[in-house]
Amino acid sequence: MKKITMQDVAEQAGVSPKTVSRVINNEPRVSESTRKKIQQIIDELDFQPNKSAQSLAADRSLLIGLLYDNPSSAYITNLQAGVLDTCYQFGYGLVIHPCQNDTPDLLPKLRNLLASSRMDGLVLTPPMTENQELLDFLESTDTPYVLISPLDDAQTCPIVSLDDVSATKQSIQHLIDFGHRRIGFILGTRQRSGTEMRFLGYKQALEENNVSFDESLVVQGDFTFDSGVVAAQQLLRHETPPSAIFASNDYMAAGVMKAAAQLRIPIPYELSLCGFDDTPLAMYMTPTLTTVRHPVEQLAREAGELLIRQLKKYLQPFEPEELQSKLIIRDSTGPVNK
Amino acid sequence: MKKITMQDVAEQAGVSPKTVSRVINNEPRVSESTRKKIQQIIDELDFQPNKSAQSLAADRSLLIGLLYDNPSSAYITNLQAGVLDTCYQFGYGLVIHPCQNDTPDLLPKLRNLLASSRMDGLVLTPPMTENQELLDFLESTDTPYVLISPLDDAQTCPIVSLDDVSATKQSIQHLIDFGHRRIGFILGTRQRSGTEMRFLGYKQALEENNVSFDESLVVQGDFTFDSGVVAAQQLLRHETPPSAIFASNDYMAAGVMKAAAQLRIPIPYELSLCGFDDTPLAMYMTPTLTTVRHPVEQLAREAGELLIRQLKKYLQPFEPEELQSKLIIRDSTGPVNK
DNA sequence: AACATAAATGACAGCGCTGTCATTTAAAAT
DNA sequence: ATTTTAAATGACAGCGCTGTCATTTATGTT
Repeated sequence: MKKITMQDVAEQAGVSPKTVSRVINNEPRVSESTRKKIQQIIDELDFQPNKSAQSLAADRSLLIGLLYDNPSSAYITNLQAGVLDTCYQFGYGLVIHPCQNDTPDLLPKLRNLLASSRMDGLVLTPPMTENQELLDFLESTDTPYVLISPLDDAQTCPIVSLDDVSATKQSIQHLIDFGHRRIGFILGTRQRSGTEMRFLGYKQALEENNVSFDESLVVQGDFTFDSGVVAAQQLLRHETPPSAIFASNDYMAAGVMKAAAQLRIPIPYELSLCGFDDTPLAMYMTPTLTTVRHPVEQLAREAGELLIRQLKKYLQPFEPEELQSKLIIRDSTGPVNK
Repeated sequence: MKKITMQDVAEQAGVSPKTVSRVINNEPRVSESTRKKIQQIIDELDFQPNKSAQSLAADRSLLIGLLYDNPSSAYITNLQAGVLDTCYQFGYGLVIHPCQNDTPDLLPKLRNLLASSRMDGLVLTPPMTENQELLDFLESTDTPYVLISPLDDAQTCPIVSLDDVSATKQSIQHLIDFGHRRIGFILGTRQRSGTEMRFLGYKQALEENNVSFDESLVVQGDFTFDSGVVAAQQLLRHETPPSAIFASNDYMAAGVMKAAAQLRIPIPYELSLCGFDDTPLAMYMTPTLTTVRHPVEQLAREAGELLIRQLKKYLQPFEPEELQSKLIIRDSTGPVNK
């Protein structure tokens, strides 16, 4: 089974290889009739252009990179699935790159990766999206990139976002609708824009419902299970403890659940609990966790498309559509017990 | 910043490009002295050979593929990390390919991927490792592959394995040591070799400890949370219910936990529970789950190395070392209550 | 009908490597 | 010292595409 080259297609079509190339790459200046004819032959022969030859000749790798540093593997696989989908669609390859945002050798390693894989562009996810040093490096090397990140109006580079503020507001509203007025809030790591957005959503929801804000109901966490346990203990030993807790992610919510179990506080009867992110975990906990689900895969797909359309010539630029997170109501929230 | 080519290195070293190529590819027939000299210049200039040119000239993509179809994203990310590690080490790229083993278009899609990415070899994970049609296809297209799969002596192709039998035996022994004699067993999906291995380990452990095997304590699950719930309900409503349950994976164990909670059976006081796989979940459940941890990343690293050493010339073949799974004892198991 | 202008296509070189095979150099054998 | 044999290196073409620029063909203009 000999492999088919552009030459073969060209001969079949009675045109020059260059014209076939034009069709493959969606270039203009090809008459509709020849385009159609060539396309047909391509389909017939099931011709797939040789990626290595394309890269070499055009000096583009046809590869994009995906950088992540996230403890949640479910998030990562969704991310990958989305970007992969776009890559497939546009004939790009994906280079995945798990990394650790806070290690000093992140940049050297990335530089190395960039040099050896020659990726045409990058998709970045939090917390790399807020690593200014990294972004500066990419700018300085003229590496196109897009961010996947919570909504942040200050951003000037290409980005796809979710609105954490309104997602959190929805959750808090849900609790308020159940009659809760004292709602504990467990913060995530500071300096992550998501953390601030969620906190903002919390405050706004309280305000809109004329529930007074009580600073003693806000405790610091760091997105880990253990920090959730500690935070919950602090909240639940409050002299007038909250009847509901919102944790800024599911891991911390799981921690709250553990702390509540230890203190023999049944959920949702004496305590309602909201998580954030809809980790698979949320379905497997007892009780199942009310949380917020993000359209991660869809978001990643858009990010990929935004990037690739930027890279590839002869393509319309891409106008991503706004995506919404969604409150998933399960068994960990219920009416206030009073 | 002009990019450095082999030509540059060759000139600096006063040799022909071909000789530099020899050094890069570890070919024999280069004198030690020139090899050293060229290597030094390569390091100095930080020369990275152009992958596309290498692929094109040598007609090898320098890419390997990783196929998986697994609900556990933690497993997947570990897998990726391991293979990626090896790839990096040997200058290969990784093409990840999530797929669904039971859909009819698996093969067409794979054929397509193979045609467009021209991967030099594949790493397969369960359940694809048992998809004979797929394996036959790979054989017929001369695509090298290695399997990551539970130990199965019948296997003739390159494979890296874990011993599920002895891992399960360890778990059951742990329960027996706690005084448990009636131990429920929840099977995974049949026709997965892992399922049979685990079941075998269970039976062997019982036998070695002179505990009689009671078929009514064995129920069928399918690796899902829900099937775990159902299986547990069945076991716990047994006229003489087990004092301990081994679930063939963590998701089903989580299901058992839910069923136990519903029936107000406290774990581990009235029921001990063992999972399998050490999903992150296991740490986040209340109580934390005793389970078996597999060296997935290490295993994947070995699989990658086994494959790449097969592909690349001038490399020693690779003798993978035996890796062991490990029982992780947490809070869900305890002494029998009697 | 003759010319200007634009659209469509093709010729050709070359991207940066590696395979093949010829050539040079060193080591071994006489 | 000379020949034989092996080891080290180089010359060169070409992998399958795309960029550049020249050329042909169609379209519009006076």
